[in-house]
Amino acid sequence: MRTSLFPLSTLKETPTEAEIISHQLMLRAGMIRRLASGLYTWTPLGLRVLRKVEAVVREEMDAIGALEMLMPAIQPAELWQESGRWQKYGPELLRVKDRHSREFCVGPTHEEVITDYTRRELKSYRQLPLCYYQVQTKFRDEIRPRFGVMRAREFIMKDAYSFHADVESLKATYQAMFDAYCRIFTRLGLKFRAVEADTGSIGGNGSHEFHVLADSGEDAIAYATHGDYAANVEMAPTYPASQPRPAPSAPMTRIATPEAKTIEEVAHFLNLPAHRVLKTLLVRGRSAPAVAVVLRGDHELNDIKAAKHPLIADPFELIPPAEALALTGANVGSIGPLGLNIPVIVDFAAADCADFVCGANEEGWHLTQVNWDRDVPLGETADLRNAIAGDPAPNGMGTLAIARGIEVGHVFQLGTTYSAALHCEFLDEQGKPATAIMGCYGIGVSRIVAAAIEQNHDANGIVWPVPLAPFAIAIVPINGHRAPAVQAEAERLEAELTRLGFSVLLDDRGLRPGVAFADMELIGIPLRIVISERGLAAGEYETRLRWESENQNIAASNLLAWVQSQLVE
RNA sequence: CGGAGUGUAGCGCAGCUUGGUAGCGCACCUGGUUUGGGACCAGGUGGUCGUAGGUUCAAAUCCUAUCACUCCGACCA
Repeated sequence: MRTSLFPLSTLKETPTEAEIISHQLMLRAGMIRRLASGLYTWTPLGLRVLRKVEAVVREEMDAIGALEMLMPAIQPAELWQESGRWQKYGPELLRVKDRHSREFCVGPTHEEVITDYTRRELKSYRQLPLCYYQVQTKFRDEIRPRFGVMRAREFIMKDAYSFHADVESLKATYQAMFDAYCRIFTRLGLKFRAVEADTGSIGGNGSHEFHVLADSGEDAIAYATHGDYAANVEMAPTYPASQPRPAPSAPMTRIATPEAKTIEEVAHFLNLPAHRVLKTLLVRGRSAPAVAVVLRGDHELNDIKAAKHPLIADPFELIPPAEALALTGANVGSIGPLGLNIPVIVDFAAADCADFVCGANEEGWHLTQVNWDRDVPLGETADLRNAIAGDPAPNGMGTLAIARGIEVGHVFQLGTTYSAALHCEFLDEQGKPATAIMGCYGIGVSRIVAAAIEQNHDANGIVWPVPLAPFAIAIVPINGHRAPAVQAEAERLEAELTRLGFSVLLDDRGLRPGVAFADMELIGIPLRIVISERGLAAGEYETRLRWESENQNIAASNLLAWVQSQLVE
């Protein structure tokens, strides 16, 4: 390919709309152009990268026996009403009407469609297991699209769905998918972690998210400093202290704390660290109207954990301030666990505190030097908070660290949530009707492109891992228009490398070398080969690998072998 | 949905306070000189100043409405 036939549209300046580096570089390199909020056109250059990702995904899906198909992007409302998600999904689901006023949605995912398809095809357990996948455009009307294709409204996803007669079969396919995902992200040259994930409102059990590690990631991941334990922060458990609680050292004291309402203000007012101040939150109880939850001041309540507690309402709901005042006689900010006439649940870490500060249930007053059992009975304790860096790791190896991640894949043992709702049934070995057990498995194809850039860039632009690069090799002739020999050699080399299976971009624009170099670096081509009169005379090529900072001169006789050794996996 | 902000040439911006010929850099076009790390000279193309009303002799500028986009937040006391 030549630049005269494959126009590059690089930008020297960074458009203001781009916040994160991958978005900036994708715009500057001319891979994408924005059409509207969360909607992007992929340019010829960008599409080449997208296709590279898709190719790897398809190979690995095919390798585990998943069957590619293609479902409609537009889906009838009836199916979503049948699964109950027409109500549940909310405004993220883009709903449209056709000319007959029939309702449809633009598919954000395809559980309903695949389950409907399968229930029509599936008769017997002998047909199982089944595993289908597609690579397709999805639409989710995000609250706030941002970061370019990282969180776009329209995006490309590989989604796969499996159907099973029993849980063992589901687990086997789940494991095969899990392994395939690891191969995909490894082949794409990404640093990633598979993390245990919350199964959320969909239900079911067994779920892992695959995260590419990057500071700009929108998700917090807790991982063990030793071993391979990793989990979404909301999922990482915390534990009771292994040591006994310290003994009280001073009598409880009531102290005025005017104007000090937040933990930060109280801690500052008393000149104490935040972890010595306990906060008491009122949440909706499952049977009681309210339940008090006590946490260390420096910890955050985890509402997923809270909603799973038998005393706390699911879904989780915080008590509004006015109601809290009525229940405790104090405004939020002065509430404490002493003397409450509602159930009290104390987080493990808060239960381990001695000589702590808490609200006095009287406006503008706090208690200091409070101790469990001596001053207030310690009743129910539980794991109710988000893990933080330094907490003991659940695998018993070292402590937890927190990193940011970009979710690029998700595997999920769905169970029968959809197959039951849509009556996807088959006859089992006994000839009895049984409901299919399902799994679903997604990969954010377009998001991977952005995630890869987050991990692979430098001051000059993108540094593609070889399997993702739009072109493997850039050939830059110097003064080709004045030196016919240089031009001829550039064209000869282009033909030869192309014949060997490399994707080659020959820069025939005749620009000054600095401009050509800068463009090829910005768009991240792994190998640049410079053709010059000087090099021809010396019988060698000047080469530069994108991830290195020095040129290497390679003898002409040795070039092809050297290129193979650098670019072939 | 709440708050803040921005809409002026393809991109980055100035002009608006104090109304009076719409500008700068990059990009693009023509000619010339250049040619190993984003060249230089000269001359050009390109804008209903987001949109619609209003005030005024006169509106990018003041007023009202509206649309789009961006950022922050969406209740952890």
